Amino acid sequence: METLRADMFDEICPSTLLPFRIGGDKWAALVLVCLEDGPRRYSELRVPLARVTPKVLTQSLRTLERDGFILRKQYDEPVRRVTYELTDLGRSLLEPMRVMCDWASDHWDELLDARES
Amino acid sequence: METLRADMFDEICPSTLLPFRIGGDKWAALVLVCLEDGPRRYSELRVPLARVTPKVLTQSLRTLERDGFILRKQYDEPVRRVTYELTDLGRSLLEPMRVMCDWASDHWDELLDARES
DNA sequence: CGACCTGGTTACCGATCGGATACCGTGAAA
DNA sequence: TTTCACGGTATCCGATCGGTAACCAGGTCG
Repeated sequence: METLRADMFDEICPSTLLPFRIGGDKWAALVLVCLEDGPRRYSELRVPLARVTPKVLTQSLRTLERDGFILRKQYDEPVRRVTYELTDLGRSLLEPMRVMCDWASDHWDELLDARES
Repeated sequence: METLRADMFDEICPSTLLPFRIGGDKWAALVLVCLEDGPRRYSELRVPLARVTPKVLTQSLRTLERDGFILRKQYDEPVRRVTYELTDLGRSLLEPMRVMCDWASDHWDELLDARES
């Protein structure tokens, strides 16, 4: 899913030009993409999502959890460890998202033109 | 496009449960759907979008126009007449939207379950 | 002991969003 | 002359959103 990642994490377009949003929340789509390849810890998510402050990231995660897209797992280990992973529902969302992203890259120039004028 | 229309105009879900938005604006997707079958006048749009106040509808229309999804046409006729219609870009968005809506109806129960608990 | 890592929380802030309500100018119709 | 349809505007409001900055408790490491 190279193009999806490339487009969505682009500085120019942190979901601002991309004309759709998942879950109504600015970063939700990117969080889902970050979880594509398996569970991730909170601190691991903060790396690709460096522009997102902890508060806002937590908010997104809580909402995505509430809506059944991701699952939060807390481990009873000496070191505190929390991971987030996609549920089946969340994973199923990746396909429609890819369709949207494909559409966006197909019409990228038109989107830019419209915005500039 | 029956299911799309049925789902999106449902009172239960004025884009609140549906986990995506076009253009970041609450009503944009519904406006696009309303223009699916050809140009519509402002007053014609207000019928299906009765819950949207004129101010907010105008806002949505302006944004959609700015972003190149719809075209506003003002006619030089004695009676004031304005129509809105999809551009090619706007029309091309209907396909990805349908994919999202299909996804939503496939997972409707799961979405509801997650929200309730 | 002190510093650091982890996974957050808290308080505050300004901007934006959506909605409610009222109003308006033009032209046609009665 | 009043009234109506049309396509909006103007004003105000409360809620939410995203962001900044600071802080924090528990555990580990040196």
